[in-house]
Formats: sequence, structure tokens, C-alpha cells
Amino acid sequence: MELQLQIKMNEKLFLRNPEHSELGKKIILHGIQLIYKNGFEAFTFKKLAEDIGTTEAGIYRYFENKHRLLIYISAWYWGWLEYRVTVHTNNIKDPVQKLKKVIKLLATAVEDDNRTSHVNESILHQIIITEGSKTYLTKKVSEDNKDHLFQPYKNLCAKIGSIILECNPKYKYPKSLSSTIIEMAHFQNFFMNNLPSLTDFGKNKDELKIVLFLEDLVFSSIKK
Amino acid sequence: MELQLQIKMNEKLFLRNPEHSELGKKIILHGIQLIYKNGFEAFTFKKLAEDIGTTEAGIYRYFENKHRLLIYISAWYWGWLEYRVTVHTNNIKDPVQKLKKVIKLLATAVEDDNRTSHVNESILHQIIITEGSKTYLTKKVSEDNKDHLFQPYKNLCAKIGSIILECNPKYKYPKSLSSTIIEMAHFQNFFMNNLPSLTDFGKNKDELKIVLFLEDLVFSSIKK
DNA sequence: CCACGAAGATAGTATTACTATCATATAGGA
DNA sequence: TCCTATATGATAGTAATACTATCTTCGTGG
Repeated sequence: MELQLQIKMNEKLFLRNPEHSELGKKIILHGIQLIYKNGFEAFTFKKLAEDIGTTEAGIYRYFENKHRLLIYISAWYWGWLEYRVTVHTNNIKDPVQKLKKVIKLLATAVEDDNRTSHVNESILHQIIITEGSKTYLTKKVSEDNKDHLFQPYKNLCAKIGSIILECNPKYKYPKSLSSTIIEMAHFQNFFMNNLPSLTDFGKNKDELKIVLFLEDLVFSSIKK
Repeated sequence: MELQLQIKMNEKLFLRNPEHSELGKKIILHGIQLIYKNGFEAFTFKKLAEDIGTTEAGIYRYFENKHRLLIYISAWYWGWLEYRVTVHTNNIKDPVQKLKKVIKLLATAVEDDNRTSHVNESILHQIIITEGSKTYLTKKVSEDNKDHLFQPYKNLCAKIGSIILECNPKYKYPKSLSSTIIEMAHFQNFFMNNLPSLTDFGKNKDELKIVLFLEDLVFSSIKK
């Protein structure tokens, strides 16, 4: 029997649910691949349509525009990450160990999860590093936020924030520290690979060093 | 007598030096205003040309494309910030006080500097918060980096890194902590104003709280 | 007074980001 | 079995974007 993993997605993210059809799943799968290959700026629905073997109009039936598609796949990523965090921390009692686990999940590469055949998680991780913040760094943030498009990101942030509070209930900045960890797990990775002089990880590109940096940062801050 | 402040810019950032002509200065001044108003995605050279009262072709004589213009104004910003950091920390002996000053300079709004009439620093600060990371989050980072387009950012990061080392010569991640402070000074500001649940600063939008958060983060980390 | 370079004026092109319409296939229900 | 709703395919068209090219004019410096 095949296990299926479904991430529940906000209906406002799409015009037609891409998980409910073959074409929809292809849009996600090939969309991720194309954005990964060309970058989000050079990515167009026309190229995606050619890649899949459908037409531009076909894609527009699923997503209003490419920005919405990016928000969709980002939301999927954050939802999936929160699921992973839940699964991997459920059986851990010590909040410090929990938080260490979370940092590792955030900062290290993932393998493809076979239960989601229409998503390739390892290149998705790369996309989110490079393109993720473009989802909200726009003039429409507040509008999109009202439609709860960033809910999965905010949920993850809240969850990590509460683990931080478990470690030290008196710590004053659990949410800001949480968003800092999330963002820096990605930015330090991007810097390490592309602008290495902004980091202390040199050219050896070892993700575990990012983990050590974040652990040092976090546990120095929250220890009483 | 009028004081003039000139930030030295890398020649590869432009096709023709915008500081050497009235039109060039208008491109910078109105460019910043338009990007601030509409966001970088909606910003076009055509709109800018109309705004200034020149033609599209006129702008293209100065900048290859709008992405280069964004890199230019970002580079200017980082150069200007490094200058401010230098000026304001020169007479401080205690590295801890230096670092506090730096954090304040990074995280709080600026007033317009009258010595640079073609740049409005306060709205520039806002642009860098929202659009700054788009300069390097592209497929062309490495290429642009080879042309040293990000040098001012890297210089600032190095400078702050060395102040961190003054505070504690044994601290292991001066550059990563430095880039973390820089990025978070901006991201926490953006979150506070647009996605407040990702922060602990609520809706009161007090930049000083960001300063306190960053100080706590930094000095917890580097204290022995 | 001439030369040169900066700027203005105008035109044109390929691509992007859509919207609209009509035809076809197909799957599910009456 | 037929009917119909719905998804998809095929095609067309439009306004805006992101440029490139060319020719003219204007002003300054030698």
C-alpha cells in the first residue's frame, strides 16, 4: 500500500486546485524545476506550458500569475516543514533537544520525499532559499497577508517560538528569534554558496557549520 | 560654503556616471522615489522617463537595466552607511559601545542628508528594506559578484565583523553574525510593519525594540 | 567657428503577461 | 444510452515591457 502525504492548502492560493488533476500536478512539478533552473525572474507561464506540453491559458486556469504560483509552492514548503518539525519533535521531551532538531531540519538539505510524487523537495528547498522572500517583499504583502497566504510560514514561526519559550519562559523575543533562525538558515546558506565572504563557512560549503552557528546564536540568547 | 558628500561608486555599476550630470542625478532621485512608490516589480524605465521628462533611451544610456539601477542605489546606500558607521564610531574606544552604535545606525530610520541633494536617504532606507535583497537573490549573483557590485555591502559586513572581534577575539562567527545583524535590522523592520506576528514588536512599530532585540542577540552571542 | 558629446525625438522589435473565444474530449448522472 | 458539466486544447489578440537603433539638435570647450 502506498502512503500519501497531503498538505492542506489555502483555497485562495489558486483558481483551481492543482492537486486535483494530472495537469495541476505537472504545473507544480515542472514549475518548481523551471524556477530552479532559470530563476524566478526569467520564469514565464509560456515556458512552463511548453515544458509540460500544454498552453499558457491552461496554466492561467490554475494560477492567477507566476507570483501566486511562487506563493503556492512556498506555502506548500512551509506546511511540509512544519509537518516534519512536528513529526521529528513529537517524541522529544527536552525542549533544548527539540530546538536543536528544528535547527537541523531548517538548515540542512532534504532528500526527496517519495510520498509526494508531484513535488521534488530537495530542489524546492533550494528555490525557497533563493526565491522565498520574494513572496512577501512586495507592495501587496498586507493584501496577501489578509488572505492568509503566509499562514504556513507564520504557523511554523509560532511553533518554533513556543519551543523557544519552553526552553526559557522568560525570553523576551521568541517570535523575532524564531523568524531570525528561519531566515538565517536560508540566507547563510545562500551566502555560503554565493557570497562566501559574508559568512565564516568558507568555500567548503558545509551545512553543518550553519547549524553550529545557529545553535550558538540561539542558545546563547535564550539561556538565562 | 556647501559641503559635498561623494560616495565612490564602482564603474561597472553604470554605463555613464549618473553623478556627472543633471539628468543622471534626476535618474537617481526620481528612481528612488518611483521604486519607493510602486515597488521594484512595477517600476519601469518608461515611467521613470515620463516622471523626469526625458525618454526611455535617455535612461538606458546610464543604466543597462532596472536591476543594475537597483544594485547602484543599494551600493550607494551601503557605502553611505559604512561612511556613517566610520564617522560615528571613530571617537569611541569601547568596542561594545561601538557595536551598540552600529546596531542603532542599522536599525533606526535616518533623516535626509542634505549634503547629497540627489539622494533622499530616508526613503532610500525603506527601499533597501523591501528591495535590497533582490539585488543578489538572482541567478546572476556570482557574475555580479565577480564585477564587485556587492563590494560596499561586503565591506560593511567586514567592518562590523572586525568590531565584533574587538569585543571578543575568540568569537567564531564574526562575519555570519555581522550579516545576520544587517539582514535582521531590515527584515525585523519589514516584519514589524507588514507581518507583525513574525516579531515581538506588535503594532506599535517602535524601531527601538528592534535595537533591543539585536543588542540582546549580539551581546549574548559574543560574551565569553 | 567648429567639433564633440550629451540629450531629445522617434521608430521598431521580441517578449511578457495576460484575456477571450470556440472546439473537443470525457466522466458521471439521469 | 444519452445528456451535460467540466477540463483541456487550440488559436487569437492586446497592452505593456524591455530593450535597440537612428537621426537630429543643442551647448560647451578649444
